[in-house]
Amino acid sequence: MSSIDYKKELNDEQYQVVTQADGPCLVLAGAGSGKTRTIVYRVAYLIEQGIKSDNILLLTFTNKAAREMLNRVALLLKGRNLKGLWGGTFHHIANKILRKFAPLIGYKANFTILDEEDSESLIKICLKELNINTKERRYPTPAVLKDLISYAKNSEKKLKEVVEIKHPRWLEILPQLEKIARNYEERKKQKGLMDFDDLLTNLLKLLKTQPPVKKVLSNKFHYILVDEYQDTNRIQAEIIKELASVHQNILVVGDDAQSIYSFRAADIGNILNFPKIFKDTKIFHLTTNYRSTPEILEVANRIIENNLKQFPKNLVSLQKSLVKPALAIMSNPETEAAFISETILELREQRVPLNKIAVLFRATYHSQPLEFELTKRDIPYDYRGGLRFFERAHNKDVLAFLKIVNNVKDEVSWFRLLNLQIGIGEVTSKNLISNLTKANNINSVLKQEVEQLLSERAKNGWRELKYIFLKILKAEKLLPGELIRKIIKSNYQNYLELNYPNYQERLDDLEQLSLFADRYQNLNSFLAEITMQENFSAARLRTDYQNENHEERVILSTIHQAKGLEWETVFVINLTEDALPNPRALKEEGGLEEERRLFYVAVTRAQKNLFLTYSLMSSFNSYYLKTPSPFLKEIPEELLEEIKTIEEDNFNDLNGDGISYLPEIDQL
DNA sequence: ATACGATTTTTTTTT
DNA sequence: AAAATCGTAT
Repeated sequence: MSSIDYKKELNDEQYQVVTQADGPCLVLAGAGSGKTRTIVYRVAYLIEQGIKSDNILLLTFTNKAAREMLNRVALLLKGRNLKGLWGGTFHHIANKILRKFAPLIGYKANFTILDEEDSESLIKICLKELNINTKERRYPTPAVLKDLISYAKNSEKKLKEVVEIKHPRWLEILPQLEKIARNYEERKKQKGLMDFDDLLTNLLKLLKTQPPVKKVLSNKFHYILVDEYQDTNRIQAEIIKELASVHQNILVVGDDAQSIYSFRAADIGNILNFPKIFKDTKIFHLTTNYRSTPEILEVANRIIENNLKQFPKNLVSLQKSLVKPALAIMSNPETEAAFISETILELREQRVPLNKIAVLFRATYHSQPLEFELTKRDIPYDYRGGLRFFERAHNKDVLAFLKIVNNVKDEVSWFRLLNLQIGIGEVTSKNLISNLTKANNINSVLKQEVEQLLSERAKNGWRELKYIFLKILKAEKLLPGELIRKIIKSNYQNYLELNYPNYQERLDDLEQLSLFADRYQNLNSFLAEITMQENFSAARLRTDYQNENHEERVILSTIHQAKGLEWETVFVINLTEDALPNPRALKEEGGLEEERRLFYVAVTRAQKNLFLTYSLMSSFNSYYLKTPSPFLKEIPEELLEEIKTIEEDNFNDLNGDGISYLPEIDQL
């Protein structure tokens, strides 16, 4: 008995995909064309057709997207059991498979996943190990090194090529860079560490070198669906190809106009060449836009038509006409923030729920002035950009303890914790680590007599650290939540108190972290999850937690994170030449077009109201006027409603702080 | 030689 | 806010 009326609930284009997409299929779906809806209905359809849920694999770009889709499928199927349906990011799926089969490619199943910061820190250790003097002359930072190595891996290019493209100035030290890359690879293998890229490459390796594993998995997945295909890289495409090799039911959905991850080696060629790789590919188009008003869509269309490298497309809106998008030019970031806050309050008066309003920006730090303003006015907001600039260290410290308990060889975590101690610096840490990571578990490390290797001043630090470990290991079972609480109670607390003025807040954070950890019975899986949780931060957990009363909040988000989402009202802020396009991105090949796609993504998030804003002065240097983003000039004037507030500024001096639009005398 | 600590610089986007 | 830098202390 089919409970869903597919014909009625979908348009023709969508209906075709949902009911006809057997075999290799490519769906080119414009912004707001019901891409997610189509995938969700397709999954439901398959299950109604009798496909078992554990024969379906749904790959998404973020964990959030996966959760949302699975929820919607469950809702459609009225709670039919979806257990066994694999839905998640590539990294997630890779982790899941590798936990089982890692031993076949020379890893233990308890391998530790390195996040970005951990990877950089391991590269720092490599630099020390290879005795490279990074101070003699300007040397690429660990972040740059990490970037180069990572890009090479994801694009399957030689390091040399990548250096040529991205940072030709470092070509003269290429042999050294290659040495660092090799050392980095070796260390990871030795110490049971995988960075995000390794999750992908090792999964591919597993599939290519272990035929029995490939057989099991490719037999298992009768149907594979991939969302956001335009943002996959070559490794991911190959993984899909392997997994689909038996049943060949592979459905990929994407939009080349929304490809915004080339910095991570996303390869638009995956979409373009899909029909060549899979014989007899069926191609579908979703061209009806359900999301935005014609006024907004017109602006979006005019923006994207400036890109030369694209499938020409013109989305047609089904919404009724409303108002023109607004362009608001403010004098400085504070007034820009004030304007946005005012407008948000007005919208609230008009009964627009706060969670239907979003503010989008290019880079995380662009939101700061607005955050001040929102806080001042008690407008609740939810930050989707990841709180990467603060409140991170203490979480990572605590997790480092757990990671070592889980994998003693995790030298990155050792490095972190040892350096925390007074009297122990980089050199002592590095020397000590080569001893510590020889052991097989934490208990034998603590029995080791390492003290005599240490200088007087280093001894104390080591004892402190040892004491914490001894204390937390008294736990009967190594439950993550329990361990965290033990660490909080140990002298780590004193360390926090000594080093951070806001230590109470940080303690609260850790409290939340421990509560979150209580959902996991297994240390290993907790650590893997938390590392791959996009934008993990305790502050984020806290807002989720506080938000159990479902208070409505304005959404603040980077444009990247906003991908796939939509809101009634959208503000795209800080639209100046030095912010969007991002000057650094412009240096990359095809950078300008990618930045333009980013703007396109931002604009197409809006359903009814779109505000484009920027300010003429920066807050700290009022001498120069900023130039508006070149993308704004690409929009014909008559399509926008201009709100100018420079001379007779309604928002002038709103807070009584005496904000002046004139340069300070002493700066002239 | 190593560690510390005050000062300066930087902040693209994410799993 | 955190990382990098540089002079000073151990």
